[in-house]
Amino acid sequence: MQEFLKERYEPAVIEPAVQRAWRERGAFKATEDEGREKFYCLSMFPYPSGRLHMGHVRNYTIGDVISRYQRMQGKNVLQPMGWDAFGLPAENAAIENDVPPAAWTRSNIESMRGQLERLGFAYDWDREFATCDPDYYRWEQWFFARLYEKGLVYRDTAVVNWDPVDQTVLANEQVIDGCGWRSGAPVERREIPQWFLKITAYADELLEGLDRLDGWPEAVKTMQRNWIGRSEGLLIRFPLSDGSGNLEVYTTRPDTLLGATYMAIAPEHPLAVAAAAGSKKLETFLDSCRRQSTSEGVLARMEKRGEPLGFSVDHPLTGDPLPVWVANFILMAYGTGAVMSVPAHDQRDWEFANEHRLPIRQVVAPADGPAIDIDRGAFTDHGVLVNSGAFDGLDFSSAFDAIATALERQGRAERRTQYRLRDWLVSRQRYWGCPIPVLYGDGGEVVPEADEGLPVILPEEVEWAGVSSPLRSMPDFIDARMPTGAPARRETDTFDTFFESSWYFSRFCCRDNETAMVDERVDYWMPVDIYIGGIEHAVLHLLYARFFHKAMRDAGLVVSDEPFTRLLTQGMVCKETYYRENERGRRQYYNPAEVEVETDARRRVIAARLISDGQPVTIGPIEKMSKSKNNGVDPQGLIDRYGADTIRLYTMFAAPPDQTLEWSDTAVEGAFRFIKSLWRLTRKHVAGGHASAVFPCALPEDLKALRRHTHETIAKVTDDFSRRYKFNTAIAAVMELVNHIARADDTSEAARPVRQEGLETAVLLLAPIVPHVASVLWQALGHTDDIIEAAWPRPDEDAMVRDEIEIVVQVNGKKRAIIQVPADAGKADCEAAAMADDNVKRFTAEKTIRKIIVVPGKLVNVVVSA
RNA sequence: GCCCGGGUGGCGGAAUAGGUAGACGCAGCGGACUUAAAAUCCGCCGGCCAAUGCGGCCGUGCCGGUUCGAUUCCGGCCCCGGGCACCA
Repeated sequence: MQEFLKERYEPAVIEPAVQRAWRERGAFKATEDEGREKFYCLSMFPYPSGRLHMGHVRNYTIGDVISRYQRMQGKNVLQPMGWDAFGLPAENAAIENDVPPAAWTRSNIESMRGQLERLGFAYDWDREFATCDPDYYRWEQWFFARLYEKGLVYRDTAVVNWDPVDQTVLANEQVIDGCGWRSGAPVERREIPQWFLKITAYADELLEGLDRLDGWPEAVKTMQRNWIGRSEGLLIRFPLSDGSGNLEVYTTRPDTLLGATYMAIAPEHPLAVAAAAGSKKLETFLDSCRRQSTSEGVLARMEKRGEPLGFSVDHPLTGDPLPVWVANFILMAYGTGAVMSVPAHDQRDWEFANEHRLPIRQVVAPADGPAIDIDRGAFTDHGVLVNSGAFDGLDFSSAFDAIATALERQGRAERRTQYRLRDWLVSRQRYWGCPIPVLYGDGGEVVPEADEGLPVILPEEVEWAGVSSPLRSMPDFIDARMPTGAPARRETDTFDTFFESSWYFSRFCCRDNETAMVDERVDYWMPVDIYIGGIEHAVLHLLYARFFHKAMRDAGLVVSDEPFTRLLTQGMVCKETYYRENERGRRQYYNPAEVEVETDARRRVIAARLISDGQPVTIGPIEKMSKSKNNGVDPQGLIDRYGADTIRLYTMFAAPPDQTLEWSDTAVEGAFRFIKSLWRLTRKHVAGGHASAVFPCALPEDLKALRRHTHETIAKVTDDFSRRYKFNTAIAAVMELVNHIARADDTSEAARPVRQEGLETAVLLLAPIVPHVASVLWQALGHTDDIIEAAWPRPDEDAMVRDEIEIVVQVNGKKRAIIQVPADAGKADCEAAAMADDNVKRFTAEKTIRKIIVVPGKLVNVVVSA
């Protein structure tokens, strides 16, 4: 490899050569070995969109750095890679370019695999698979049947976005301002039968399990806790005033029951539908609700509207009639689809009541402090009851209890634990997904496909006549037989793609097994030691994967309770957006590469225009790089120009991994310069011939300082890699060391071994980040082994000993001096040295010293008063 | 709207357990080398005052609090980003 140490650093030459050597040796093939400590490092697998984007580069570089570091620590490392290959974009490509989704996807995989290889990631490619491989998805079909047997699968209706023109179901993403993205037609809500997985059966375990996930970021655990949303409340039945039945509501605030002044129910609630039958006005209102979005974010921001239904319920304690309203913001999918409205103590109810002149009745007052003015807004805190008759004076929990007990005695209520979490709707009315293995008999029987019938293979040769799934018009696929031999119709819906991504990490452990979903190898590798991926997956994917893993455990397939021991949520890679708006308000986004910006004298951006036509474009917000905002930066150009190591170094240096990274390609140049200077420095050093070992005792002070710096850098970088996961500061520390070596212009014989040690250290510490150049430099420094087999360096405590340290002296908290004291100086010595400083004397003269705070090794603060 | 996160020089960021704000790098400016360019090397680089190098005042989104001391902790607000169940 030393022949590569030419005068010029040429990544285009050395990187492919180093990669070839790794490939020929099978350097990253992982094998189960009970005698060695394993480390399973996993990055979220990509959707094969066609080209790698910066988010991928960042994600996979982080994973690769951790993998290579753990390998140098002596662990048996598994780092696999695969493809989350089903999904909507392939269908869009099929419609737009007349390419079958399968062919489009597989060709994308080919090119993206090439890009990943070019970046030098240490994957065990023998374990690669795509989720669209029947070898893979057959096992989730098989597992679906197991879940069905256990009663964890059921069929129910659910609302979808229906495009009346294209006659197809739309994803939320395909609904723009309430209209279909292709047809432009107003989207309708439509209820259709669909398949669900009972994730709510695991709600408690999913919630409690979070307490033991010490390696997960608090933010993610909090988001999951809130998403699961366990609450203790009361299910109350309000009798309809006409005696025809009850209206059921769930509340977490039974203490406010006496403040309920009206009821609100969802537009799909059977009582609302029934009431509308005789009323044109209600009919129109429900109709307008049918054109509402299915997305919660959209619903929560829309105008709150409602109509009285013309009937009432009786208050279970006072007997007062409470009018029942239908409101567009009540969701049928939450609880019972009905709420008791307490405008005095719920802000949304308060606003609704004011809008519609409904009574507001305060029943809770602050326990202490001033009275509140209910005309200015709802009082939503817990407090003591007022205006509640026998319950007056009770605090939240006593009132909860007393009111619950009173209603329970009447048989009007039950205490209930409820979750915000809803069951997982896994049906998708799409073609490019895993077929749901279910058969429908002529007599209405519904059965899962028998194991012998698996896999139910998705036909890959398809004609795209319209925009809806071609499976619906394929008799060869649809026509089937029940296990009894009777004719049957096959389900044409496919699984949500989160289904595939919920267990792929287990399959990586044993992907060649043709007779079982997983085998004993899964228990060697699992759980994943560190899982790296975007923060945008904090809830959905990571919650589904946890659920699926527990379901697999309960089916006896795996032993671990949780799939991911440690989670590193990578921040998004963001970039400014540029767009123009057409007459219809539709935005056309332009890639930043097609745009040039104008800056003022202070280099602030003031305007932007499209290069092709010179006309201005609107500068949008800085957002996550995405296809829809067309603000992606193609990494390929940078790889071609600077090589993989520079891109890897830059992405790791630009920000800590969990922080948003605002991409700027000018700074890449600096990373390239650093590698070049390390290259030159090593060449210059190596030209002087072989270096002998370091003799620590005989060193002059400046060389001792360089050695100390070398070992302090080892300690710092090791801590950054293993505990802090902060690669940017690790790189900065190595840069400082390299700068120190370069500036220590000592040509003496004693300096050579110290410099050798410093350079070897820098190269070893950088090896996980810039493995190609590190590999070449390592051999140039006289090693015959490959650096990927080298051991991570250990700091030498003796080399790090300091005789003197700097401490700060403050007067009244303001820095007034920096002084040198012996490393072992006691409080009194520090104090004396501080008071002897001229500037400190200046600020303490003629003042009264009230106290002196000494933090050993850090600072002295002299507190004085005039 | 709800849940989560973030806000520090012209820019990316550092300050790890409440103890020197601005490490490291980018951009910029000045200089060296060169016929020239590139590359490389050296110096400066938050604002203001002082200008003889010492040094001083202000400064971490805004307002307030706790503390000898707050970018860090607490309360309130503003702005930006992510998620909200059919994008992945």
